[in-house]
Amino acid sequence: MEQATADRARDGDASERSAHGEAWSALTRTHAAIVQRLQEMLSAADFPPLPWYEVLAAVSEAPDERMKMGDLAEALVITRGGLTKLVDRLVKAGLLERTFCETDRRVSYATLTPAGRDLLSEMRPAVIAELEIAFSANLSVAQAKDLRQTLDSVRSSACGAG
Amino acid sequence: MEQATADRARDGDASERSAHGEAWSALTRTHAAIVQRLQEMLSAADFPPLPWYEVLAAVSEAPDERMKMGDLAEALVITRGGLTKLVDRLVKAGLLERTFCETDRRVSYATLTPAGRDLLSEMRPAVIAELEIAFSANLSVAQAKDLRQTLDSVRSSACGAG
DNA sequence: CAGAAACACTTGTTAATACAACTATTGCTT
DNA sequence: AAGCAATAGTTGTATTAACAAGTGTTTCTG
Repeated sequence: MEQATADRARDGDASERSAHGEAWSALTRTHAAIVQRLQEMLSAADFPPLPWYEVLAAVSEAPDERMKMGDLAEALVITRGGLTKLVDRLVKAGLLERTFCETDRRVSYATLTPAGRDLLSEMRPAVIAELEIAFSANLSVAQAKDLRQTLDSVRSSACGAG
Repeated sequence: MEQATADRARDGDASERSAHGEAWSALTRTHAAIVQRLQEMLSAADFPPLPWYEVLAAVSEAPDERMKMGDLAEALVITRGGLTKLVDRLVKAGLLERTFCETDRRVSYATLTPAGRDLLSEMRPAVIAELEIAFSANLSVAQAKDLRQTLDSVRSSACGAG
């Protein structure tokens, strides 16, 4: 399947490159542009960096505002080792605390502290506003939902078996 | 402007969270999933890491297979300082060489070497195949073009003025 | 109920990245 | 033309992340 496009894509023909390659290129650039925009906004507002927000947001949406380290690493798509040190920094800042599981002493939870909850409630509107600006300028709600669905279907095939 | 959507987004209503927030979440996760997949493939095939491919691919598409450092940094959405050291590594590996501009002695070009061109021609099919797998499984060519168009419109509003 | 295998997380080392200061060249202003 | 701001790239420092090995816990197996 897609033999024709694959053949056409093999040589460096930039004029009619594979539609999927074009989509990937647009995906990376758009992602980078929005990340950059968010980081600039957070830095200008004297907020912690974007990864901190992502951690806080993920934990806050979990039951009891706590999340297993492994699940959190998977949700953020980063390594476990990286998450350990990222959470270390958030704990040192008083935004998270580590709690432990009674039934399985291997697991540790990253749990939101009141300070973390407060900070998140300050950051969230700023982040959401920035996203609304970036998205809603050229995208209707229906288009955004369609985009989300399309991306999720791509992710499912990228994550699972090839 | 955008008062209604901003108001709706301000409180952290998770049940009917902003469609744009959902789209952003899907965008980050899909991007991360595909990057991870590509990196695993490259590592397994004993190829250089993904940033090297992105540099080679960008330079190869430029006229005369060379690109100004500043333009290259902008295309890859990384800092100038970071690009300097990234190109250093590629030069040391013999894949790029630095050439200079006659008319403006400030600018330096990253120029593809024959070895870089050869390596790129080996890597490109592998990367494209991986992308085809990830995308074409659940996406028609028409859908991919639509996705690209949607992402580009988002990027234009994210990059330009808010 | 030992002992090995699997699991969840942490730590230690190494490489990559960002950020800010620096050098060199060009263009603008008067 | 002299001086100053702007531009293009590099370098130096410190933060961040990745990869692999290590620790403690649980589960499976004979």
